[in-house]
Amino acid sequence: MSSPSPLSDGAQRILSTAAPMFATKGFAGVSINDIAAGAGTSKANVFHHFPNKESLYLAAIGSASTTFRNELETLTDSTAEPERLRAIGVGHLRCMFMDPDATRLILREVFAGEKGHDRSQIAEILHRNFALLVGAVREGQIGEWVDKDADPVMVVMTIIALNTFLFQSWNVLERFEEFSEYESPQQCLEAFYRTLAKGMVQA
Amino acid sequence: MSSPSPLSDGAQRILSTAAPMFATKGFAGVSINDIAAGAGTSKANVFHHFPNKESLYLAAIGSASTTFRNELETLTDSTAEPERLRAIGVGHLRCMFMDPDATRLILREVFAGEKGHDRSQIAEILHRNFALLVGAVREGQIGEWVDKDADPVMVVMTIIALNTFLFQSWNVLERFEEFSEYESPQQCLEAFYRTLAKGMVQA
DNA sequence: GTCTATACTTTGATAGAC
DNA sequence: GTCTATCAAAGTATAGAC
Repeated sequence: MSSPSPLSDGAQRILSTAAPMFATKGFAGVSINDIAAGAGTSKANVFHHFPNKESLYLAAIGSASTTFRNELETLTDSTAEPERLRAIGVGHLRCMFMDPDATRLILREVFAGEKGHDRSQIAEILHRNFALLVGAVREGQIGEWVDKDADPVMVVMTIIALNTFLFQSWNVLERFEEFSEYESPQQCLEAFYRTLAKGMVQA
Repeated sequence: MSSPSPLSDGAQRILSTAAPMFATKGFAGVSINDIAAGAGTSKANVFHHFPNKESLYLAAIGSASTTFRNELETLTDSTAEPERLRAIGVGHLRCMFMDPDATRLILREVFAGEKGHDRSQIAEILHRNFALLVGAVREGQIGEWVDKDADPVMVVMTIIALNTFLFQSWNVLERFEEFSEYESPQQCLEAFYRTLAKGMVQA
């Protein structure tokens, strides 16, 4: 979307080093020094490949976006089956954990970010993924594995909200006694879909 | 929990200034200079009241925790009613938006934070709130406004996950065409509970 | 409790040799 | 493409007067 230039070898190594750092410590939390040291090069060389710190950060965001989208797209075409809603939710969570740094970088920006810029750009990227899932759920209503009266938008929102929450908060949830029976966020998600299938609200 | 000293007047003003700054820009994103300027005082005075930057940050976290907990406790005692589950969810979201900076500070730490410290402390605080809601939902199963077969833990997790997601991501969601009909996260949440009541999965 | 002044460190960024 | 050397600015923190 931004730069058609395929990025040189050294630049790619710097970017790969910077991305997880930005993901965990944020823009202001990482110095060019840290990045250069991590990449085994010098500050000056970082500035040779990227005009300034912010453009390096944006490059990391962009890279994370395409990574995540590519992973998610493998999810759309799988065959129809019962329990398909559960499969979509589980697949989406798998995508998040497949490249945690990419996911963290995106979520960091969604949260409101320490940077004010480009809110619309990130909204556009996320919306493509969102629309993709909404389409799948709409098919589900035709295929009759999603309730006809349910709002597909709300269903997808629930899936993403839950996965995001599990991704972000599992390190806290796993300390709760109520979650001691679950070994992973994935196991916990399965328990969620069991309860969802039974219905939460008394009919 | 930390300091029994009631905090002097100037210290309180510094803390009140620092909290929203940390909430939006993170630990590394805010300088003592910014805080001093915002509080209308000098850098040196900040260091007079707090031994270093980190202890000021911790004080902000602690303050945010008690603020949020106090707000949430007003939610527990309300009378039984039908649609009580929805009322709890809506009330919880209201708590989050009542003091957004406090909420943001907590969520920032949950996320994994830029600081490695005190994960257990924040887990303990959050667990009190979590257990509070689980108890309420258990009562709901006796009162028959929650399905007898539903796992109360999963129900509460869903409530919190959705509210957290709405709080964090509304600034992005509101740009999606699918959400144009909702004026606020609260309105959107109502739509969620309508779909939840109907059931999402085809029986 | 609050200030001015200052010490010391780290940061983002540049210049120029190789 | 990569390095060393360097700069100006901003950062955390301290000393000492009021």
